[in-house]
Amino acid sequence: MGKHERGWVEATEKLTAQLANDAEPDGDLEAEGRPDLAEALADRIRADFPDRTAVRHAGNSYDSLGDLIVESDGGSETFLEAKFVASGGTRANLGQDTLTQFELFEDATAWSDFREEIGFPEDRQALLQEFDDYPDDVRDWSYKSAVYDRAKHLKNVLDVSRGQNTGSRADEVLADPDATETEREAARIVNAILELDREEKLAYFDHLREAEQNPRNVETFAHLIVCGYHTADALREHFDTDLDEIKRLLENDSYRLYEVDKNSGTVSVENPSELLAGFEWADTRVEIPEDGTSVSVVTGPPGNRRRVLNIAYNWKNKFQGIQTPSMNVFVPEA
DNA sequence: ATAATAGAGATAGGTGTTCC
DNA sequence: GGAACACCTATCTCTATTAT
Repeated sequence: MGKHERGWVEATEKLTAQLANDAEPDGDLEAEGRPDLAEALADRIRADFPDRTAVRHAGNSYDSLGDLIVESDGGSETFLEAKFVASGGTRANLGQDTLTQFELFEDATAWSDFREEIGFPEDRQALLQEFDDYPDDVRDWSYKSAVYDRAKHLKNVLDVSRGQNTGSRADEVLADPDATETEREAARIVNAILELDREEKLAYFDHLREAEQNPRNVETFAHLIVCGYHTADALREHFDTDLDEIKRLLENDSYRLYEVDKNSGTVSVENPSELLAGFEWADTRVEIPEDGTSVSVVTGPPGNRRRVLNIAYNWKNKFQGIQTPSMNVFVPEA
């Protein structure tokens, strides 16, 4: 979540606490936040915690897990992570080098560095240069965007429609007897880059497979993702110190994920400990397939191995191998 | 059909560069 | 030396494709 979003989110969280406490809402917070969402969330918290004695804002997220803390009779506390979402799905989109940055692998090369080392950019450029009919305004090779401009043009030649898989479209063109030679050339180059990218990913996975893993970091990463920390910033805030605390909260059943739909105000609740029910946290590691472009975090002894996360290596924008390398993280449904 | 996953588009905000 | 601009990355969001 960008910085300019954090303001209204935090204001809405604080407002939620005030409303749930039946306190007079602060006017500044009402102006800065989304009172409608705060109202919806506060209503749900009141209903879910009839025995509450107070709800407080967790304050500085460096100090505490969760955004809101519900206090109940006897001093017990439930930590709520509140997320304001525009559409469903507990999915994280992370930077391309996240797994090495957070040292799930030790002494492994980052994906971005690995591509440089094996000469991926040069191979890709050579393929793009096989097409010699680019418009005059494509930028020269001193710019990274030189690649984007040319890839974009190839997609234009192929007439790829919005959202359409570029590789499928290239195959259509090659199968079309009426396609021009220019179109065929564009399709061949696109397919060659897609293949190059796949090879590059498989080679990187070979590299990762050789690397030592840090089981505690793998476990921390998995827990943070499942508990709703989905941005690099959020992961960083909690990575070093909070695994034991998270596990304790999950064991005590005192952690919840509240999702508020920004459009409808609908609130849904997830209990991460249910999602992880029956998991034995032993031999936690990243499993890397021989073919395929995503890895999994698995845990548990043989006979009770469970998949905690799926992590796909992919590129957004244009097509695979061109722009915005990234990692999509999925929490498989329990 | 529906769920899961892969692929794609948009954009905020940071950083570097240019120009006055 | 700072405004204006160009560029880039990370991430939010959405859609198409594939698996069940």
